[in-house]
Amino acid sequence: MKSKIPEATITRLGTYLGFLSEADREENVTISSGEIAEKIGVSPALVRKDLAYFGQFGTRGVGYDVSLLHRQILKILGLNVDWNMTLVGFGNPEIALWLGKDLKKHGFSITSIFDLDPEKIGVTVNEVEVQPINKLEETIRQNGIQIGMIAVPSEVAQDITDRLVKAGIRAIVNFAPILLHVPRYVELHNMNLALGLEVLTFNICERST
Amino acid sequence: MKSKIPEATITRLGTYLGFLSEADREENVTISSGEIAEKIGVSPALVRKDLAYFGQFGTRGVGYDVSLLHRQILKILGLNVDWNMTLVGFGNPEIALWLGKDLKKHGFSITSIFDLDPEKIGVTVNEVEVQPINKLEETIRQNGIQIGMIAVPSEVAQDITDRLVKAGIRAIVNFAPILLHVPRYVELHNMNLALGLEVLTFNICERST
DNA sequence: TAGATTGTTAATCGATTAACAATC
DNA sequence: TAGATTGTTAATCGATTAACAATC
Repeated sequence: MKSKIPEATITRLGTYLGFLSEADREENVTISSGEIAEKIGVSPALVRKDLAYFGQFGTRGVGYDVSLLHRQILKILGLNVDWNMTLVGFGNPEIALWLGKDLKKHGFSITSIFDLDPEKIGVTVNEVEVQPINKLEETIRQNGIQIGMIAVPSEVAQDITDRLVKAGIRAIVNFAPILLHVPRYVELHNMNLALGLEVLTFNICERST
Repeated sequence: MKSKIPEATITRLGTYLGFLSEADREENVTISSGEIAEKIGVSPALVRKDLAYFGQFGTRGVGYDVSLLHRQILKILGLNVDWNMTLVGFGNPEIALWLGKDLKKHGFSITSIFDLDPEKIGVTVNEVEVQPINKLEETIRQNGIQIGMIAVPSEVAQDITDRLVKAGIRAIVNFAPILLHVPRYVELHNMNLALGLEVLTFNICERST
């Protein structure tokens, strides 16, 4: 039984990664927890603690090997392999295209796209053909797809979510502007802008008073 | 000196809000902390605690008035007023359009758009004309805009961020796939998909072992 | 009144920080 | 060796939960 790793640690690992790939490009050889901490805005002890959950990556008196640590964190986060995703909802082809390009750079590929509108079926983007929604389960199962993106109208978003979950998807990225309900074993990531702005507006108001 | 409110509380308030507007539409009159808690997946005590930071909104033995609580939370989060936003980067007009529509429903308006490309200047979307980037500071100051969205290429994203900060912006939504550095008094919200997927992939890997 | 549910305090749990021995 | 920095333990801090008096 391994000790539980805080989700905050995983999120931070992701930000360390961003900084490390920068440092890696600049050909820095080693880096200390203090340097990482300063850039990210956390304490050095926290950086060391976060890393310590996964092993001993550094050298006392020296620091961490940038390139090695970079690769280690990629591996920890499961980003050293390619991930196939499915996109449900092709209402805005431009967005799908933009999304695909952005994701590709980080090792994620949209390998299937579905839509409810018969008019959209057969359209091809980045060599992926839009399929009718009734092929959803079959495609997910056959290709072992683990991450699904939901970009359908709010009214049908929960329905589609349920179908994805039943078909065995492990994580869902939700672009629809509503709260989705998923079983505990399915990861949900909300990508709706409006639903994230309340922290900003609250803090703006708070600091003005 | 008021007691510090955890950021997690603010985030949850946002999710309560989603559920409350649903319940409000379904014409429920009252709702208990237990009902909210169950839907959201937290403990009833936590719901009450979150609300208690801001006052006493409920009635013992009865619960909370759905419509009243709904309005109260909107007000707490600063969502009872309209917010003007600026968008820097018009690389993908379709996305700007989609974004604008989505935001409008929640009381956010994109009232100015900027781009570095001379070809884009003058194009109009939703009655907003794309302006040259050198008008950035002037427009922000004159209109007292507090939230900026960054959708420029990564290479110039930090530059634009610095300009927005200097011009007095209070919060930044970052669509560029890099980590931005902002002073502590500026709120940063990352809307980059790839930078958020590591929590999903980590958990998928974790649970498979 | 009896049952229900809030608001709040005290107890628990978990995450961050401080400190330092280990060691390059 | 002396200086630097990790890995890790113990102390602190903060957030969540349990419990219950107040009260509708």
